[in-house]
Amino acid sequence: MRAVARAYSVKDVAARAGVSLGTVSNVLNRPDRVSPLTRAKVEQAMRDLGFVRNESARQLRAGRSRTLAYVLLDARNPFFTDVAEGAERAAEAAGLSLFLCHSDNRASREADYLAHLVEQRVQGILVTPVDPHASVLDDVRRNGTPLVIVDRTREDADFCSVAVDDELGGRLAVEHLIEQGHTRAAFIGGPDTIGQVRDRLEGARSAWSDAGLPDDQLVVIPTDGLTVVEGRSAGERLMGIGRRRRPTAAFCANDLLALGLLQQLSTAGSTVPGDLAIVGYDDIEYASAAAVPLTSVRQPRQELGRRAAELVLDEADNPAHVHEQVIFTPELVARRSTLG
Amino acid sequence: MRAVARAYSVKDVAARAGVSLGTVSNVLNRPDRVSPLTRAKVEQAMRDLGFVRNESARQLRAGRSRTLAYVLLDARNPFFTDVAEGAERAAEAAGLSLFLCHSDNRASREADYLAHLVEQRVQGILVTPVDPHASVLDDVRRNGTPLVIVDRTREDADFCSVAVDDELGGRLAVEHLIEQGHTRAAFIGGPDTIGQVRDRLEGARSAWSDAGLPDDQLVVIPTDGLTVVEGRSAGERLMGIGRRRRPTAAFCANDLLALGLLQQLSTAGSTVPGDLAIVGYDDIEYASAAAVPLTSVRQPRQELGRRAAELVLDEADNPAHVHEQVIFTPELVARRSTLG
DNA sequence: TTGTATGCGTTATCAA
DNA sequence: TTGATAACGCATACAA
Repeated sequence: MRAVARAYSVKDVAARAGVSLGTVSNVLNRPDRVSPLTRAKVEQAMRDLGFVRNESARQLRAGRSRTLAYVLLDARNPFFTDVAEGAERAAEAAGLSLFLCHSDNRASREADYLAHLVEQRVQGILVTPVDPHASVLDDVRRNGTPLVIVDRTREDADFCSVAVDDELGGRLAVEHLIEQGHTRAAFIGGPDTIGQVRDRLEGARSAWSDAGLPDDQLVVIPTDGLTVVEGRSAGERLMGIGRRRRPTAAFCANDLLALGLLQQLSTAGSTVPGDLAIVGYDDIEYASAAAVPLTSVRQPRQELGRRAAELVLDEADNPAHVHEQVIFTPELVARRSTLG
Repeated sequence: MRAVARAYSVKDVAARAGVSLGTVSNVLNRPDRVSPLTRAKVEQAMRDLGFVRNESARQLRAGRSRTLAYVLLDARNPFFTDVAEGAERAAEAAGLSLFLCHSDNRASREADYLAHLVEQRVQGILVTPVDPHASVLDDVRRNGTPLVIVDRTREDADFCSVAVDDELGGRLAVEHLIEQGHTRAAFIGGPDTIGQVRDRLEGARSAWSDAGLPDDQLVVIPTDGLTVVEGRSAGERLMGIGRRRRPTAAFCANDLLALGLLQQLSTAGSTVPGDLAIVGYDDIEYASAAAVPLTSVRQPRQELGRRAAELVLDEADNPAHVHEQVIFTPELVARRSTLG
């Protein structure tokens, strides 16, 4: 096995091919300017040596890199991986690579990644930040690296951002339940430190009162997180309410909660949507694959990633770039969990 | 807003602080050799300018980078994200960053990423390859970039690899079912182009015959993939078997299949484990959160990633490095789906 | 068509 | 303690 020697450079290739360094570079970058014969010699030498361009040197020379990065909150959440997939495709189309960085919801790790990416002079950064107002984001901007905020927004317009209208999503969910004839409903979700949760509840409430239904008939069942386990626990509390006063429908702040709720009901022998209609949020793969297929609010996830990548590239390439706050529209997908 | 100007360099800092470029470098790399006064001046200049080291230049100079990468098959699969988490922690401990690259099970995208990473001269690559025998892996090696194969193995010993003993996993699952008194069982999984599926079945079969049970009492129900939907379809076929001949237990090649199977049974009014005991594989988060908590075979996922990162770093740093094939031992987690 | 020389930003060596 | 200079590998402008 060969020792871990220094990799070969254009200089080595030139020496082996018996030409100058500049000619090798021409073969790489403007092959038409090189005679077929010398080109063949050079290409042979490259193969012999297993030559690979040194991207650091190229980048140093060029002043910019050929990579994008997406710093995401939670790699286990299908929402973010779908966003990443959309960004990946846009990057691929632009001839760039996309690296994923998993902050795992930790501000310090997010900061480490951002610092490293800025030092790398990546062409652009997409980030779903732990806190959209944290100064680390401004630091990135100050250092001249294009940055787009994904799935969060900021009041100021210092950054491009792409997000989904969560208030509208909440509205759609509740309007659907009202259409189905429900007049007592529950909102299940929390903690309300999460902006998305607040917005969805807000939308739910305004749809509710717009329909002329009394506020106290939309009860809020708070949870400590957006997980299956929390959903089950919320289900126990919900079904603990006396039948007369109990909601006939529930809108969950995400699908994991809805799946937990569904499990809890089926374990307890209740039926969906007979005893309780359920709407989730996110339309994750498991939503349609659930025992009772779940009505859910779908966000254009890949689209979100694609658009974010396009914006960051525009910021990188276009001197006349203007920051944009893109808001996508969610969509209700009705399935058996609300349709009898 | 400032124009997207060229970022500041040590030279700019030196000019602003009124010292030489070498002194700025000393402040960065050997601050003790600089007098407190000049150091303060230089640091002030850095702050004023918002100076950020250029990693490309450092790397060009140093000949090596400060990043690792993990090229993974499927970012949506919690197995891989847990492996990534383990690798991430090991990288963090070594002061490196870990970038995730999602090949999405496509050989061409995997090849693109590998090529890019080699050009970047990353310090090491972890990869769960589409095909562990593909020559792209050998190309990486030939170019001198340390590479460790994760969750796959190769017969030759040209690479380090970390994997889990899937044959043992299959054995553990079936031994558990036998202990519970089952004498008719099904193996659900496929396609058998996937090495893991073959190995798990192999282990299941040898445990079965070691127990003196007749081969034809372990039926194989093939699937086209390892998804919830496939699991439901397998469930229909399984329950279509006449009650006298029908298996009383099923071992699924992964948890998603098992969850689909579970759903199908509960929809059809059958009980678990009464009508059918179920063992899954992977022990994903949803396994314990299922309506009937799922018995499953757990793999030390984070451990896998941690060890892979350590191996790749050893290969990068240690001239006396010897390739290692690490095989981890899986573990059965018994829950209600098999325990009556 | 090919070769030579320069600079990208950093670090390190050596001289002052 | 500080400064001048060379080198990392590549791409390009320019000369031959």
